[in-house]
Amino acid sequence: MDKRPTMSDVARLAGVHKATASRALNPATSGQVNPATARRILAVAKQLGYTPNTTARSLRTSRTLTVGVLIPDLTNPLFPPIVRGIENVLFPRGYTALVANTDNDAEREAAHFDTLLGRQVDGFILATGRRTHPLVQSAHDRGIATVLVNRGTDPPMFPLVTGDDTAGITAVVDHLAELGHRRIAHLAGPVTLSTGHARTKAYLNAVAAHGIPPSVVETSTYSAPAGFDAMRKVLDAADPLPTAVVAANDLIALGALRAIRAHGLSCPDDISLTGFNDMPFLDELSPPLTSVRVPQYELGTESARLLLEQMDGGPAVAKTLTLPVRLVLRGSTAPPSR
Amino acid sequence: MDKRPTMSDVARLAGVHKATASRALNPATSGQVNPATARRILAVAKQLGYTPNTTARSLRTSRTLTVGVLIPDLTNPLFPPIVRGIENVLFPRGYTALVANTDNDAEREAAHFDTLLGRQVDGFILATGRRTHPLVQSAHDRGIATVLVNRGTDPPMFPLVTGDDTAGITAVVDHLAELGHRRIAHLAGPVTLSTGHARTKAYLNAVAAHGIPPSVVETSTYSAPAGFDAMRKVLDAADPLPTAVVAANDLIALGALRAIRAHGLSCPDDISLTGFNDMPFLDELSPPLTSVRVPQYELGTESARLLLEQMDGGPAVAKTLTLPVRLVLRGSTAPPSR
DNA sequence: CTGAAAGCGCTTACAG
DNA sequence: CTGAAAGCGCTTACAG
Repeated sequence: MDKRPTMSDVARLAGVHKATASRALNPATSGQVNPATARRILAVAKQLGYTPNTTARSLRTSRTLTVGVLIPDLTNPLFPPIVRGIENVLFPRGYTALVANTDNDAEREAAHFDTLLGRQVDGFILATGRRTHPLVQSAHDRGIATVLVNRGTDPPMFPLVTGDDTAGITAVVDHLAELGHRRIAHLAGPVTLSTGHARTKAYLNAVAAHGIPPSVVETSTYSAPAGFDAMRKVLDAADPLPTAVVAANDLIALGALRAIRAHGLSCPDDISLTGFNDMPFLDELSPPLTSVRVPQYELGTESARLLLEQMDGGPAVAKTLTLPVRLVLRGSTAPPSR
Repeated sequence: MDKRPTMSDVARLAGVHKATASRALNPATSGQVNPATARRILAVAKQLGYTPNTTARSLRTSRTLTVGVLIPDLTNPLFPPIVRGIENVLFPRGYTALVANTDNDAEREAAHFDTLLGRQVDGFILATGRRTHPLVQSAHDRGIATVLVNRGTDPPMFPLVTGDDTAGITAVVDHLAELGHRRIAHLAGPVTLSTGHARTKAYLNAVAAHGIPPSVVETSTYSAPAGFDAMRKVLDAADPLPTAVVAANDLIALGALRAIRAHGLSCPDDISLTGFNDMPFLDELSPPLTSVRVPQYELGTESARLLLEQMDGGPAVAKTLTLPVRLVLRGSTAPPSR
């Protein structure tokens, strides 16, 4: 394990001062250097296998070209495409994304946040928003460039990039009403999350518009087990049973599907079911799940773009960028049989 | 955006030299400091909201406490649990994982590798192995602590943590043979990957042991579209058709399932089908897919542990840690009808 | 166009 | 137990 060559090594071998080597090696300043000298320096650098030490540069410039990305749960298929979108915009600009999983745990999240602060990240992209969120407040107090993706805070403090929750849920309810459903229940996401809140509100407005009585069961997390539990509550309590169920996301819908089967009922014959996000392979389910396609990758790219604006010195306006969603009809929704 | 407080600020306010502040703030050296003084320094640090600048520390200690993690495709459900396993072992030890997506693209991968080298990572965990892999060679030449996960190189140069490909495929073929299948095809993963290679070899040995003639179609990538194409080739060429198909992973199996349907056939009535990895929600497919469960999370934790050993000064022995797998029987496999 | 110098924020051997 | 000093590998205003 040889010691890695430094800029001084390159300079010495090229017979120049390290300041000159620095200028030659940095594309932004290489114009200041005599072309022949620059070429010689580049050649030596290549020969030595020199890579600039980003750590030293960061210390000097007080910019690390890193961005902290906090994700609640990477195994939720919603998030990997967002991460890729973020990375694909950030990387060509020289930034490295420091992705951390919080497991939906406030303590882990705070620990990661502090670590990333210590690592002097130039900005944050937070997918872990809760409507009231101490970390977002903290980032705001410190004046750190930040963008929220998917989940926002109330009141908004930073730019937010999100799918159109309201339009998506409204389209779902309209579709079910059109099929003839008059008893439509909602398995809500956690109301502590802006998405859970927004989708519930949209559901309430949409059923009201159709003169349908509301029926909401809140889940504890966006997960299949939570969906299973919530659906069981619906099946145990409701009389008569709903003929359609609007789940706040696909994972909840998958859990609900299991509960419906466990209860001896079938989808869509007894109960129509819808999800949200349109995660991969819903097509292959039995039945294929009607869902709302959210442009996940674009959620990532747009949030990265907004963060770049801020890191380039733009103001942190708490604007909301809402991306369009699309209802994807599949076999899990059908006219009611009762 | 106030300037963040430095150790000198803390020292000044506490009335000590910054060296003393440094000792007090570092748990490993705080024993060298008068307890009362240390307490005062800690209090000032807290009051100022001081967080040590990891960048500066790294420059001084020439350890960044970062690990580069190269993942071929984060949207392949195999990888997120691995990443979480890695993170959950590394984070408590003070390490931050720098996760990068390579999109199965050698150029992107090299670019990320160089960036991570520039960021002075203390080690690498590579899930992007190909059997011959310039980056792995490069890491080896530079003497950088490295562990391969899931995919190895030939010859081995670093520790590898992998699921038991051979046992998994053998169990699959044995199961199909037991059901009475005598025409069993294999949709192989890319042979440039150790997993594709190992699974194909296991398939060939297993069918030979049952006196079944081999039939292999190689896919270009571990993806559903590639599985679709490969299965189409089988359906177009083979006469008679196989009664069972062993796919090299779940995504390939999903693609194959689509091709089988598109061809007017049904699974498992006409063709039994198996996957590998046991990604989430295979239970909910129609039919539920028989697969081989790989302990993905443990693949991550074990590889992180092996990396920590190396970074703590242990040798980079090219040992292979093989984790046990388990055949999970579901509805996609049944006795042959013909 | 190039060099000499200062300094980013830490840590750590060396004195005392 | 504490301080003074050097130095990690860069960048950049300042001279020339």
